[in-house]
Amino acid sequence: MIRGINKKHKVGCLMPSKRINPADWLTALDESGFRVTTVQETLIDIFARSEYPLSAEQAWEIARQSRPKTGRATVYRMVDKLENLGLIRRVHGYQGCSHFVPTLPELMMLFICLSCGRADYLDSQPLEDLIQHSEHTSGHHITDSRLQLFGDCADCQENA
Amino acid sequence: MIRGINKKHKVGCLMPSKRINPADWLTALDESGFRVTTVQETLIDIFARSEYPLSAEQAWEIARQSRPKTGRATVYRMVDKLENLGLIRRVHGYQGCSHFVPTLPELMMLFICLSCGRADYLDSQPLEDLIQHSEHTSGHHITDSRLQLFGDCADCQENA
DNA sequence: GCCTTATTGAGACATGGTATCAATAAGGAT
DNA sequence: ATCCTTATTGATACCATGTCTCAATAAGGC
Repeated sequence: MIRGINKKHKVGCLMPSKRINPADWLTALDESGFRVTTVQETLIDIFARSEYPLSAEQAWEIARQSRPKTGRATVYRMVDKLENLGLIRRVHGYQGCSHFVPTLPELMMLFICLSCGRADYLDSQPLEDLIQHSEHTSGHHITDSRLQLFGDCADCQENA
Repeated sequence: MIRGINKKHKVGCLMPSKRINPADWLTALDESGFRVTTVQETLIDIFARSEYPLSAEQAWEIARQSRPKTGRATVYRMVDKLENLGLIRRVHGYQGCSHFVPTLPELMMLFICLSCGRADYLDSQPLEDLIQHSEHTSGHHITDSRLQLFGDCADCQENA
């Protein structure tokens, strides 16, 4: 379960919802040859608006509030599709590995606050440097990476 | 530096089994107040010797070869215990998130070869630097991290 | 060797995710 | 706008992975 999901916070200042446009996601689906349906709109909206990483199960629960007939399998299929299209990405961590956050256009490092549960996106230049360095010293060819940082976000430190 | 990459060998040069001593693991269990049992010895041996990340299910399968009556739940419990004691760590990645590798005493970065599946341990200084840098620029307090690198290992590149 | 109790094994159970298939609804063609 | 084709959906059965229960076993202190 997501920690802090029921806590009341001043503002969601970590999740970059402003930077995500659901309409762009629909365009992406359309351009990939998929039909644009109402379930998709519903789910895209849910993921794009959420302040917290969401699991498929949680997304289903939320979806049924506005669209009661939504099927469970459909949500799982949709989450899969969104992940494959790179629109959302899996959070590997303390809450298990089945929660997702929207992807930002640029490659970014994920930070998860262990106190309020929210995600933040950090500039990934340091990661790119690290990769290049490790490639050099190890001799391995690095084609992909997965980094997550955990701790107390600036807000939570302040309110502690 | 570990690596232990010996370019003359085609197999088994990545996992640092030499550096892991099953006896130490038993000592760790003992010192944590747990009883030392034969299942534990069996499983510790399996994890310490494996060249590849193993899931609980895989470890169970292997365990039954030498100890047919081994119970499934026992293996899951044991894997849990080993993870909690920090003796093995979870690999988050392409094979799902339920495989484990032995932990090395020092904090190290994991590299997984997408071609042969083996794990390698890289020096983690770059990661520590990255964390410090990100802490500074983000204002978050970072208490834990999770990094994994994927690609083609030196061996596989050579043999391609 | 005895006694206490942590650990085990077997199997029932829970959870998270997938496969099947008839019904529905996108969206191009008319 | 209406029809037609077929991707998508919803319901449900299913599977895989992991957990719980509880009687039987075996560590290890005495």
